Amino acid sequence: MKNELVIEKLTQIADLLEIIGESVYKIRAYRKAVDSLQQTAEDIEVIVQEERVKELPGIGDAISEKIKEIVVNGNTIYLDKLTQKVPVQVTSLMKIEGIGGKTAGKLYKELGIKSITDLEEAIESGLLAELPGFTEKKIAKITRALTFVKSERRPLFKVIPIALNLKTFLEGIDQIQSVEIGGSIRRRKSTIRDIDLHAIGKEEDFELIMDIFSQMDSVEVIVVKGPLKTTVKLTNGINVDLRILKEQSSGSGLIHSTGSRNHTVKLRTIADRNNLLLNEYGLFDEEGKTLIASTTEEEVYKAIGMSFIPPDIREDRGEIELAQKNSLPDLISLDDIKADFHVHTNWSDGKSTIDEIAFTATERNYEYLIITDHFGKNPIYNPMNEEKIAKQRKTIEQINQSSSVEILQGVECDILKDGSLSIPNKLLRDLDFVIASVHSIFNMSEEEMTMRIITAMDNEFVNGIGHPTGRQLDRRDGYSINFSKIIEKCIETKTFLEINANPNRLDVDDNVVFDFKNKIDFYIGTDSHNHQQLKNIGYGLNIARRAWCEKKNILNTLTSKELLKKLA
DNA sequence: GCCGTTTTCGGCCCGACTGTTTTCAGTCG
Repeated sequence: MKNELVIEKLTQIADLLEIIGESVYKIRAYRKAVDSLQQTAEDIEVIVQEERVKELPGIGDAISEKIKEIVVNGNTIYLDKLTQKVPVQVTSLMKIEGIGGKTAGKLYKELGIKSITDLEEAIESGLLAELPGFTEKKIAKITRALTFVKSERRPLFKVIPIALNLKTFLEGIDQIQSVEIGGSIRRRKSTIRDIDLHAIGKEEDFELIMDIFSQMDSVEVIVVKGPLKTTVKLTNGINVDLRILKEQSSGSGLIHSTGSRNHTVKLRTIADRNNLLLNEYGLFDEEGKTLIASTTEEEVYKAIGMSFIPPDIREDRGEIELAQKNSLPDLISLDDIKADFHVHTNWSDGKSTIDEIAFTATERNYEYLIITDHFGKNPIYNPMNEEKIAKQRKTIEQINQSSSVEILQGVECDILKDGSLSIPNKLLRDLDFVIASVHSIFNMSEEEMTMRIITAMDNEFVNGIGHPTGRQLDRRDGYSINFSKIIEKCIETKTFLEINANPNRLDVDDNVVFDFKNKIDFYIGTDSHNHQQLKNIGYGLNIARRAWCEKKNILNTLTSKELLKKLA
């Protein structure tokens, strides 16, 4: 898929326009187009072929033509023309905190600085200090920023404990009444760039609170510091924003802190259209004098004419328009989940017995559970074989006689290089649920990998594709596959895609589920290797909720009878 | 450059912090 290429080129255009000093609205339009593409799991080539590019929000005549050009030629003449004025390399300067388009443009125009290395040399040689406006203080700020490693996205599960620690620390400060975690953590994105905290206190204490916050042991450097908003970089490299507001602004402030940016921008636009002013302090009349709503989020949403929007879906993907019509989707919740579809036991590489897993499933109020131990040749998985499958079946039958949770016997087999499976068909016939996954040989082209998975789906016994992209959030990107083609095959062969709830996988991504949930069915599997990991189902639910899934979109909400009927 | 519950033309969210050009531009979220 060429989606990444298109995103890269449009971002370069936006950056260059900023450096050149073009209209901020034109720049914004390109950035919006990039946002839109990033929220799409569909193959941009397919979208181009089917002439649906302009259906993407924020993409009109001009940008759609450039997208077509990039898809066909790998580049667009418009970008070439821009790079004649400013080399594309100059955009790398904008990756430094505190340097935007204007500064980058000045550095290039006045001193010919094109790269971070050039900039370091110009500081070293004293050349930069000769440039008007670049005082000692400003250069010191840039120098400091150069030592920052720009914070990278990290898996949600790794950031949550850090955020909770900060929350606990701040709640321990007498002058703070309450603390909420906002931002992308509250929206439950799979990966997180920085931590947004929102505290409530009394105005006279704001400065003291910020002093305490910015002097925490875990702070590496203070990025910005004011009485209302402070940003610090922790020693572990994560940026933390703290916003303090008075109690009166709790709701409007939390909406602001939670975002997403595009969501809040749309809310403010709607308020403005109704001659109201919305900011983090509240919803006001046009002059900003009379306060209309601010204490709770519900109150603010209601006052601008819509129902409450759950944080998980605040991405400006149409949720605001539905909230205005009071017709938001009834998002799936934990109570709807009747089973886990992907669980390993000590029959293969899991650590828990089937009994232990069954007991934990009972505690979770599940009705049933699908055991899917590995079958294959790789000894690392302590894989099942024909004999073990038969024995395990007997064990399951015994447990089912006394357990309140019904156990189904499934399997997770390998999709081999040629798309065949690591288990003979004669064994698949008697299993309740067959997951096929890629576990080896990742370095294939997108076409080859797509074909490999499609071939596996042609096997009539395969029910689901496990962790479809193979991504591990803290280790490797997934292999590229063409989702448009995979989905077509899913429809043809009635195969389901997995939402792998292992918090380091979260595979497939919520964009995939969002785009295709009405075409195929998805199931959530924790891929648990011990009974404690059954609780990871919550991470899978995050994906489903962010993708606007209702009960009907997720197979785990079916009873075992309904599921087996569907499989038959 | 995009878009339409006043508009196919004229708008485009709002505010905090920084450093400096002492009234504001640049950057960021």
